[in-house]
Amino acid sequence: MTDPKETINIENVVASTGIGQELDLQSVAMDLEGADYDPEQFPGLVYRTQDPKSAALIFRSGKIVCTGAKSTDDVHESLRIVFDKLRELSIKVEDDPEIVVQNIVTSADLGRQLNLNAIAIGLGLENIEYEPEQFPGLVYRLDEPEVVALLFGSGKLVITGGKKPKDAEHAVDKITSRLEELGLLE
Amino acid sequence: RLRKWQERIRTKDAGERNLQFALSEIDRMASALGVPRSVREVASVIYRRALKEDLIRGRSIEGVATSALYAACRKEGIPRSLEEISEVSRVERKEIGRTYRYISQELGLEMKPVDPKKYVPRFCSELELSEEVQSKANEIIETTAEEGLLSGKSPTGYAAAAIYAASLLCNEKKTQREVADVAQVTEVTIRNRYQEQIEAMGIHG
DNA sequence: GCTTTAAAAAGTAATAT
DNA sequence: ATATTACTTTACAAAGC
Repeated sequence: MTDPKETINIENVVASTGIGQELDLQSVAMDLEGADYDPEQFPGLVYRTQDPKSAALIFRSGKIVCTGAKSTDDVHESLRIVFDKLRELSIKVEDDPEIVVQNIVTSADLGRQLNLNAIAIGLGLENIEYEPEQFPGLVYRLDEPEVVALLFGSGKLVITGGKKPKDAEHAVDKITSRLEELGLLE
Repeated sequence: RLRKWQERIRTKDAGERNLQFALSEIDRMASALGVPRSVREVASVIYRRALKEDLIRGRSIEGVATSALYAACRKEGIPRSLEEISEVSRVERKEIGRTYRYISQELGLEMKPVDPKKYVPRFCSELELSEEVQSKANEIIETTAEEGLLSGKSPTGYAAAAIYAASLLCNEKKTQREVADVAQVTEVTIRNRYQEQIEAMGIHG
């Protein structure tokens, strides 16, 4: 039997950083090709990188949010590109801005079908949220690591809210052992 | 001091008026849905608890009242879908759903997922289907759910498919459209669930 | 609370062919 | 009748309404 941990795949990484400089987004929007800026709709300017694929939200304060990357390395690579693009516009950017990972979205596969109804009762109705009329996944919040897991009937799951890749592994371990001791991993 | 006293009276009156409004709304919606008085009472209790726990702050009175009624119907074993509930409420489906999840969680209602079988009597009655069809539909739901086919599926679509299948098996055929209209799901959903159920039952459709 | 961005899971729905 | 597109849920940051 394949260890579910081996099936873990990072789907999205959200991180924040800042260039330590205020920006005139109106002029950045003019000079940066591909930039989407509509302050009426949203205060941030959207800039997309192709390789690695990601979207950066650039704010007037100089703070930046990067999302869509498939790894923490990709986040750094994407932001390096964004920083260089801004420097090309003769905007001063700190040498090595601190990048903080805020959220990592992961998918995995437990390898067997899940009876969500039985799991809802087994884990305790007060600990889960399962409303198939609204969403097919069972929402399970863990305390340690502090993440949220979405369990599906197929045995696949999504783990989000983690700050490091290891969080997903620990979460999968806990979920697997918990379901096993409940005898719900058929 | 007199001002403070008057303010308290005013606040108390406003609170009373809001409660009266909420309870009358529950009553109005319950009547429109045709649910028994016991359900309205359960809904009222849930609403009062939500009020006591200060869960209404940041939400509309109507939204909490509607969610309380939705929860009460489920608790009493005669569920109405969010679609049906939203038709008698001025709150949209999505808001009712998220408010329901919130009060359910905060009040610790420990709501079990809706059993599709709970929809069978009402849907079959609206379709004028016999007792035999109802039993067959229940059997299909029971059997296929035990095999894990129910996980993640909406109770109304699941019940609709079983009723459609049962109507065929009992020679009281209703079209997918007729069943879909009563259950308020699409024909595509009925087709998808029907295929899975038939296969799991080992019936040849 | 909302707005925007990204991505997965699986079900449902609206629309197109 | 099927295929495509889009929306539901989770988490998170940013600035402003």
